[in-house]
Amino acid sequence: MKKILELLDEELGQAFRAAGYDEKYARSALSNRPDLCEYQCNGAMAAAKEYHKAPIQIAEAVVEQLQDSKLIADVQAVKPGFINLKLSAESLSAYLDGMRADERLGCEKAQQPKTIIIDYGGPNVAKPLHVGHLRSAIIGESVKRIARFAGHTVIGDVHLGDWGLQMGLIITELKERRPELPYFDEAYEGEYPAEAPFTISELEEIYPTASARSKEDAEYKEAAMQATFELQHGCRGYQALLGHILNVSVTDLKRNYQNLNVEFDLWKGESDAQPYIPDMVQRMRDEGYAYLSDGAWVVDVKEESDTKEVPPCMLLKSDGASLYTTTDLATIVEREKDYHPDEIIYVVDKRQEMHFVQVFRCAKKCGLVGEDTKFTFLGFGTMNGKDGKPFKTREGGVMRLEYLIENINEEMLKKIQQSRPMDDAEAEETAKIVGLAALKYGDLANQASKDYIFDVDRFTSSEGNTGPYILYTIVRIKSILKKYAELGEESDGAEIRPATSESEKALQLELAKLNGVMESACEEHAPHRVCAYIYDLANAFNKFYHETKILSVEDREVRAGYIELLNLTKRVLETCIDVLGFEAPERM
RNA sequence: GUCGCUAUAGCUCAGCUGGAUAGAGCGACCGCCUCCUAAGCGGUAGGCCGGAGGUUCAAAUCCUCUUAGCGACGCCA
Repeated sequence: MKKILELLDEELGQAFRAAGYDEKYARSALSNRPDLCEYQCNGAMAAAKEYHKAPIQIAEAVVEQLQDSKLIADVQAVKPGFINLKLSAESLSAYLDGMRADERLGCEKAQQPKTIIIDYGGPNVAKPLHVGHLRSAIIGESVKRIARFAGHTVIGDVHLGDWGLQMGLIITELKERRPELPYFDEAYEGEYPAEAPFTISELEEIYPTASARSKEDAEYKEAAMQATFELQHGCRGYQALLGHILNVSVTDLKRNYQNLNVEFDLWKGESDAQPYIPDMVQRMRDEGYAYLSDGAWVVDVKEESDTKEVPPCMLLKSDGASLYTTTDLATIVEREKDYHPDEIIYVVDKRQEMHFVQVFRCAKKCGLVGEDTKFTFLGFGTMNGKDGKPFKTREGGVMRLEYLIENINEEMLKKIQQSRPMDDAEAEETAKIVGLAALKYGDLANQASKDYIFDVDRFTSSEGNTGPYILYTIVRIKSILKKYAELGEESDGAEIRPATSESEKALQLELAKLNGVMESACEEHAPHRVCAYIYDLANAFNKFYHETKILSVEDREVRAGYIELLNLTKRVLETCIDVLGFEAPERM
């Protein structure tokens, strides 16, 4: 369906032409003075210069042409040269009926569907998820769902950190503890056990122990680096161990991400890109892109227009080892081969921007992808505590994600128990659903690129721009719809009626904005736009609810029309929270 | 040092391609449940949009300078 703004632009365009002015000035926008009008056009003021006329004259001439419009009920030329517009109640309700009949609620699919890979999550194997992983998961998941809703083919890749020294550390520590295992026997030629020689909790203990020890014990660190080298150069036993570490760790990660309602299509890691490195580097050398600098192989990625120093992109360290630039480049090679994506979006900490600038330029320069492949760096800011400094536990450490979620769920449970009688099982289930919404909404409502302050009390509150407030609104609607069903009436054939009150009109206007909001949220990769929208929508609904007797209105037809309005509101809200990555309970 | 990001009400944040009196929420104060979920709704108070110039009919928004905070700047990821 066309957006309301597009319909208005068409009418305005005709009017501008009919009045003798260029239709390029006929651009409408949402009103920023809702007390005066619903939509506005400022084109008359811009046109004044070209036509050497007072803006108000132009505005009045255009307004004259719009008198017979079916779409516009009220149009006025005001002061300097504003054209103030109000939609007719009939065309608005008809528009909503159009939305209702469409399973996509009036949101058109992208004309040119793209294949997009989203790289997000980025957990390290063998390390539990902590709060630092939260934003990437939440934002990435929502960006993925928004793009998918728009009709693109979107592939989410968790991109595990499963390569490098951390692996060597684990292997070394394990070797100290269990030297008898076959993985450490170079002469061993048989099959390695299918079962991992450790559990996830052991693994989570082994890594920090090894890491701490390597900082004090130089010999130990040397051994770990040696193990890393051997792993990367084909040691069978170590590679079998890596397989075990991955299995155990990924199982646990999947459970954690599932609790966050985050799903990846691909569970690829840095190690998967390794096979592509030698050829890639060789080609860059052969084709003259890479050269030796201080013993390391690098590719220049400076550009004329740079206002600052962009260091060369390093492919291989002077000791010949690869580093994260190498892995990211090789991953691009792999993705290009497997999916030939139109776009790759990286949802990572914004501090990594320089690194990705280098990677993107290098990939383009060396022809790893075509000219038209788009790389998008979606950097997010830091999650801070109430003191404005990076979020820490009370003891000053990094908080595990599981504990953070537990905190929120406990807080939610308290609120549920003091507000409504509910048996324990349902209360806990509800607390989980609402808690997740509180957490995600609290994050997504902010612009991703900015730092934000994490505040459990505020996020779990149902007052203001919060997840629980949105869910409460949905639950309220569900409750009314349930009561209506109990009356035994049918609203199936009913249409949404032209609004008869201000709050009803306001609600209808909000509903009609959905397609525009979804489109800009997708283009800008901006979940916070969806949040801002549903907050406005929830406000509009709650106001309408308070001023309107829905079930007890006398006229049965009117009642049925209201019910259909509620059904639509519910669908719009549910569609939006679905792309944000959470859901609503039945009761709360 | 160079470059980048941020700066809007006491606090947390919006403000789409410049547009009419800069918006929400929290907190403060005052109201509203014999009626569909009061986890709600309404109202009052609170701002030199960090500062100074400029462009424009019109600037929180664009340009220049400046202050403060944060961040990035080749062998970590």
